[in-house]
Amino acid sequence: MQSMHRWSELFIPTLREAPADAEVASHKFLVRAGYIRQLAAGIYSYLFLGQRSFTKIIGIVRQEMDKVGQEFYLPALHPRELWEASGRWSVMGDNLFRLKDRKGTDLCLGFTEEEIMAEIARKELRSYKQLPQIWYQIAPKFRDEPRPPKSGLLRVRQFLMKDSYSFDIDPAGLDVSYLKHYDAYCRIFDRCGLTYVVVEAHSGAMGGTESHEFMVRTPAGEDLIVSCEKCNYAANLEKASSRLKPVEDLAAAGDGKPVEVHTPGQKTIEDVARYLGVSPKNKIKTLALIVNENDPKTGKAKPRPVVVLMRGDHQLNDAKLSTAVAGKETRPMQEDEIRNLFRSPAGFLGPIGIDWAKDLQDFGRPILLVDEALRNRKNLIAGANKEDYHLKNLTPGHDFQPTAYADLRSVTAGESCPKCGAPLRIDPAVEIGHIFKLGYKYSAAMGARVLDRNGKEVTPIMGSYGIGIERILTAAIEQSNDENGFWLPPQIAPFEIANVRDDLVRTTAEDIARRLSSAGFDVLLDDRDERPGVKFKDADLVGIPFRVTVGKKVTEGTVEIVQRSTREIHDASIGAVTDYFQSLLRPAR
RNA sequence: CGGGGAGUGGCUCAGCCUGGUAGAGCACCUGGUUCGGGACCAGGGGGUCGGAGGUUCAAAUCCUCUCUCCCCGACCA
Repeated sequence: MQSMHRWSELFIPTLREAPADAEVASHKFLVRAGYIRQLAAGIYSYLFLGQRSFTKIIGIVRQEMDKVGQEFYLPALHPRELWEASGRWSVMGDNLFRLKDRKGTDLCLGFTEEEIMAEIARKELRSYKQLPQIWYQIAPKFRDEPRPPKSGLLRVRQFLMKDSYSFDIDPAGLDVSYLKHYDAYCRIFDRCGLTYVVVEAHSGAMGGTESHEFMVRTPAGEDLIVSCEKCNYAANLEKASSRLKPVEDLAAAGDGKPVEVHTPGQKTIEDVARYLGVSPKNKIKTLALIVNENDPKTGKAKPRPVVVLMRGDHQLNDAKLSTAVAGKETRPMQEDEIRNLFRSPAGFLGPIGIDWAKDLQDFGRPILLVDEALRNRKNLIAGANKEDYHLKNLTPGHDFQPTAYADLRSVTAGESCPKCGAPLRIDPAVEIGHIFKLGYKYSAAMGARVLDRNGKEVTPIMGSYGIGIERILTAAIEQSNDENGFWLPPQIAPFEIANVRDDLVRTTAEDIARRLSSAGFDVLLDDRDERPGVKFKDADLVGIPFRVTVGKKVTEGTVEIVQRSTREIHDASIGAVTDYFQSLLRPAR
């Protein structure tokens, strides 16, 4: 793509002011620098500079992916049948963009492409000799998620994704394909100049086992990642665990049997703990939820109450809860539902006095999930399911029987690393890549089968792997900006060098730009008839990492080379400019 | 889905409360001066005030409905 472009002939609509609705740096600067324009909520047009940067990012992704897989290009328009086969037509709900053709046939826009890839595998793959396969594409994805689009390109409804899918004969093969992706992703993000963290991730509602996310720490991020100050432990908050300091249990009161205490008007954990003079750590937090299950008899969705017990000072983690109930959808109970089902006012809920053995009205049998942090605890305090009363002396396993113990709580900053015990930190981050051991879900659903070496029919095992193309650019901007604009790593910048020319020395600037471009650099020559101040401001704004200023010093045979990130100025003789960039940007290997 | 905010020229916004000929800065066009950090002077073009309906002699302004965009929440019982 090396070439010299003249700014005066290009469409680079820079703005002095950011749009009023932009909040994060990358959004403001992408618009101000003329990279993108909004078309509708979460839908953006990519203009010349933006598209040029994406082309470079995609080039890097493609180069590295070609080392491990084969590039396809799949349709964005999918027939309903394929999504019915995997069950995702209904599971995805409104997240899918759906449409009908003129005959009334249902279609949806590609969300990811497991179904399509698995369908190809079903039709074409016959033998273990054809495995492993890794197929990838770089194509638009469409999502209409409940969380509305925001933050410019960080969360949108149409975006570019590199998605790949692996097919292996057995889990050991999947491990290899997974590792290949892990390594390829590291190379891609390294080459894109990003500082990133690889974290263990929640494997999601779709089953599957191992999963890692590639995250870039930034306050603009919507995910929270937990990482150890000392060792290499890092995980998404949805998955992270920690070591807890032991808690001293209360001494049994009276004969040790559950006993009611009067707690008039004390509804919150804090209130009750203060009122009784104990720590919230000795109190049980009782949460009532509803999970929608399918009744095997009727085939209809049947709601089932789920009661969750946590240590009083702990927070329920939705993702962990979702795993604990096998990925089914949950929602908090309404106050009147609590009153109805448990005969208890909200605020005085507890595990005692609920009949765990039978259906509650139209709902199924209740489930009692207890967080691991309550295992082996004793003499705890919980609501008595009675207005203004709590119970003391409650010991899990003795006074009530959990349906199951599970890890349900969110880690908080400062807790101890599960590997080494050092303090954990929590940071917001943007997810730029995700790799996933899918298992057999899609290959089985689509009916893919191959013969193994014994002539036996087996279902190939799949992995799926995604990279958000736009997020690479936004993460890079979030990492490198100041009040005047941003600077990109040269590998993904629309141009590597901006050449600002003074009108008096027009020919010198043209000459330098021409020499740089024929040496293989992407050069943007600012030949506009503008005052120097305007050109400098624009050069600072638009993300180009280096600037050559041809000005007064030309009389001494010198030009300025400015590094945008540091503002460092280096005077170079006119003849040495090309060599300078050669050694800086194209060092011999 | 719930709550809040906002739609006035390409951009940022004022005007609305208290109805009476639609404004500013930036951007754009012409001419001139200027030229190393978003110049200055003079002249000029550009707006169905998101849309529909209503009240009124008269609506950007008041009322009703609607569309769009932004933010927060989807939780601690």
